[in-house]
Amino acid sequence: MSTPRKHAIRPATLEAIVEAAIRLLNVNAGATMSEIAARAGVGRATLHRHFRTRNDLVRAIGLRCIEEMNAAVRGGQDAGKPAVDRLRSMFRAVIPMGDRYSFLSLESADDAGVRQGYRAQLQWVAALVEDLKIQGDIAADVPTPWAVAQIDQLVWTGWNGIAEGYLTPDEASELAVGTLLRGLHGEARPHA
Amino acid sequence: MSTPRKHAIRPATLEAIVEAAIRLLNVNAGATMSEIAARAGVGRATLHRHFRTRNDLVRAIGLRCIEEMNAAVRGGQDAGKPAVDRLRSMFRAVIPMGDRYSFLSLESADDAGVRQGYRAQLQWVAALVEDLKIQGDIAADVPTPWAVAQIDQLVWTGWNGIAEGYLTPDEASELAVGTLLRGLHGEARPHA
DNA sequence: TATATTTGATACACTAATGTCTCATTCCTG
DNA sequence: CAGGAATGAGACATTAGTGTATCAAATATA
Repeated sequence: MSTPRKHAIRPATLEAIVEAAIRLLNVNAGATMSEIAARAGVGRATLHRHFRTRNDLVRAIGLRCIEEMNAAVRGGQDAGKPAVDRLRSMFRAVIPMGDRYSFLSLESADDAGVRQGYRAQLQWVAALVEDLKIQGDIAADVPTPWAVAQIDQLVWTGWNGIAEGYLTPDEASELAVGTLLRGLHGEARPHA
Repeated sequence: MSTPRKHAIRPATLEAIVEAAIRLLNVNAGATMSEIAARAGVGRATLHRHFRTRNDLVRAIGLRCIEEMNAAVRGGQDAGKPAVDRLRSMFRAVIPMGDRYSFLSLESADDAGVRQGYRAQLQWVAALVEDLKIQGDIAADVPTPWAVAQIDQLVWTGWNGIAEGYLTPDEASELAVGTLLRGLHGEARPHA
């Protein structure tokens, strides 16, 4: 649908377009086809050749990011490990890529496919939260949507800390886990 | 600057425009002058009469929201009370109005005045965080920007919980305080 | 009620962005 | 190295939004 019939695409061209689009759309959700083309070092006509409309492009990028995020999250997961470890490795995988995903919750949310993919992600997190509750890492009376939202936000906060230079990726992940489960008060360490 | 000379404005008209703009811009940062006018029940020409350009309007709305937020935050504050109480009353004041402020961190951030006002807010929160550290409510080794970001996010998460119907304003504030200081693990309650 | 002034509606010029098309050039592939 | 295909550059029509101007109607104020 988004890929016209006649023209094939050169891998390098596609890669350049996708990367440029991800970078730009995350910074400026209203980025222009001209801007994206320029950033990709590609003619504007080439964009339209492979993504007929701007919406097609945004949708394709959104789906790609979801997929990427999916792979990152599920990649380092060992179902046998305790829920806390799974939480930690999820943070480790996703936080450093925060600048590629932040736009998922913004503009592209008006596309059905992307929205569905994003919801699937949130449900995956919700399942993790349930496991954390079973293990006693999260109190049973905490609303699951609250915990999910909190985790979602911590990813962004973590990436932001890295981007601003006051955290390393490892520190960010540790801080995220600690903040989620134990808060910012220092002394209570149920898992120490 | 943003208020042309010749025409005065009727209070009701101004109020309608401001409210419509706040509502729309928070939902869709790219809302159109026509959309805002329609929502305000006002002619598009009237918008341009009092806010020469769209940027003027967005800036005015941004500044107004900052001011509103300022008033809400500082209103219920008693400098004599402990830092935790000040944190709580801040949440109580700001969370229910989350849907009016969310756009401050988005589009209007490209205006110098709004950006400055927003930074001032964050610095106010930073000062509160320092107090919380002194009182031992937040561990001294937690980076202040991390705590500030966390508080900022909790406002949004709290409002979201209210909007989605699984929290009352009071529950949201309590949950925010608890999550910030003690995390989601149930048993460790340093302040209980 | 009479007057002044804001407002609404409409028309207009202008701009920026989208999407289509063509053609010369460049790049792969055989 | 030749043929075929993708690309870059540019022209073009179209659309949507902005900002200006005008004038009749509604509204406030005296």
